[in-house]
Amino acid sequence: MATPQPNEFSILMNKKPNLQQCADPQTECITCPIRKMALFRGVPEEELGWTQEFRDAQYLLPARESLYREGDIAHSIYTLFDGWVILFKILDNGKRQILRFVLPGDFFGFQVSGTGAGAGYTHGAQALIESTLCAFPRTRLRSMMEKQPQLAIGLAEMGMHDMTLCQHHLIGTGRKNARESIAFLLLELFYRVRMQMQDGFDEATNSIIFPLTQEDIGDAIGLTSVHVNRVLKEMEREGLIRCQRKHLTILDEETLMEIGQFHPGMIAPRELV
Amino acid sequence: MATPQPNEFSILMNKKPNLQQCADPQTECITCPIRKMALFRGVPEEELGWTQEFRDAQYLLPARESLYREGDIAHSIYTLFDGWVILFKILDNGKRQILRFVLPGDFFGFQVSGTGAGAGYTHGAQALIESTLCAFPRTRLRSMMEKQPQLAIGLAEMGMHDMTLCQHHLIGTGRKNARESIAFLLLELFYRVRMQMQDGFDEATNSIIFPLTQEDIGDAIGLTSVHVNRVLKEMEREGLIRCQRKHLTILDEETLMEIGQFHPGMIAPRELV
DNA sequence: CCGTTTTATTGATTTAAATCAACTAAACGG
DNA sequence: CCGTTTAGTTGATTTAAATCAATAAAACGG
Repeated sequence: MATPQPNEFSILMNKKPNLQQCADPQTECITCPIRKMALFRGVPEEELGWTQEFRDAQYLLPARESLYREGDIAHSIYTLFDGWVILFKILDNGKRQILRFVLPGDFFGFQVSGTGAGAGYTHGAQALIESTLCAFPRTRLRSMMEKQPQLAIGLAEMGMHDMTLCQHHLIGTGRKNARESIAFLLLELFYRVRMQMQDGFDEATNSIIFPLTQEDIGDAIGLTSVHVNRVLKEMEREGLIRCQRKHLTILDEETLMEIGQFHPGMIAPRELV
Repeated sequence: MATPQPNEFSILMNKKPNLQQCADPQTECITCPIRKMALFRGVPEEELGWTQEFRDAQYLLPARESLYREGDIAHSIYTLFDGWVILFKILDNGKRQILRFVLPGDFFGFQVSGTGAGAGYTHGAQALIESTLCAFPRTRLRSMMEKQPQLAIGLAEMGMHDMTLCQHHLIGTGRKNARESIAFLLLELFYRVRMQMQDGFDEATNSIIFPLTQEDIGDAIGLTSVHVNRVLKEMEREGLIRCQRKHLTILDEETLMEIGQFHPGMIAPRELV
């Protein structure tokens, strides 16, 4: 239940802490390698110059750094270009619920409360490892969608995919035990990293880069880090996984899938029709 | 953890059981009283004749009847015109997780697995009370959105709203105790019924029609009906609520909101920008 | 109206996971 | 490299909610 340390300065100034604008953005939208799975999937090649014009800036966010906090004025929406970001909410009792794991190509930051330019984010966003983000001005989203219906369709499709993941997390916390829930989460992240992070997956060892702490796992599925530890150790003893040094290896995929009631198809992104 | 009884006939025939097509639809889309909050909110008046042409049929679904089951081929997407529908998933262990409470004006049935015309629903849908539905052919959704970008924007906005509710349920099951979680759910449904169901709210008694069983409540937030009963009884003894005979009365709204950490603004539907 | 089924209620007991409490191992920052 | 912080590990104990069990009260369907 780690409470991210509030950065007093950044709150006072309503500025992003330690957020470096890339002087020389790593990619033009038109050649962006993650575009296929991102928001602009459906936007035709010849329109992408315009997309890039819409893009605000590309930022580099250091590991463990907060991108925004709940309540911050929502100037931007983001696509994660590279890295690993969590979206979360802190409750009155200090407990934290992780709402989403954002991987490269995912789109986030559009859930706000209030209306117009002063609307605030309903959740916080924080990098687990150093991350590169593409920011777009929130206020121009609507006009952009009106010009480019494919963008609105893409947004609806991504929303549907996020919804599917959220529902599976709900099923996990609501109706699965710790073992089942953890098995599902590990497999979900394993498959998503494999699909979305070019350098995150090592085929030789069947392992992924896995920057979550046991506390992060617990905050995602409603358990304490102590209990997460016990279950992970048990799974390691049984030869199902290995989870240490920020790497996750799946040793017995079949058994783990059975425990977690997981099938890759259930989390695959899909078209609306 | 009630398992809805499979209707053998309907499964074999892949037919909707007891679903009556209204010979004389109750409304033209152009005069539909719930249109303001539904999918076609943004569609200009002069385009609505065309919307209605897209509409497949209007159906009447009796209380407790299933509209579709997980895996059924997804021919239609729906707007609920009147009534109360739940979307749920049954796990391998027989437990049920309710994913969404659908109220008048809400749009559902677009979450499918697989692609193309053979795609199947990822969840089941069942009426809690007699419900009237507007059905639209799923396969024509994309072309319709391409012609009418407002529709895609509306869909993205509704998706965002559903996502907000789902995340709050996730927070409830993950990081709140039974009392907090139940308080939130009761208030959420109370406010939504008040906003979305013209005849569902009685101002004189501050009560709503509330067709959920205690098992439904439990299946929505990950508790057993026995424990839900104990918490509800305790809340009644404390004079916070009255929940009987399919009606819910909020007696001490302020205290209940504090317990549930609920504010009406957090579940209000909102525009994307 | 009456038998049947579903839903609600309450008590006794068990259990999965939380909490409390050390302690060890890794990662981090000069 | 070394002190400091953060993350992981393990055991003992408690607790919120599940399970088991038995009625009571409503709702339903002729």
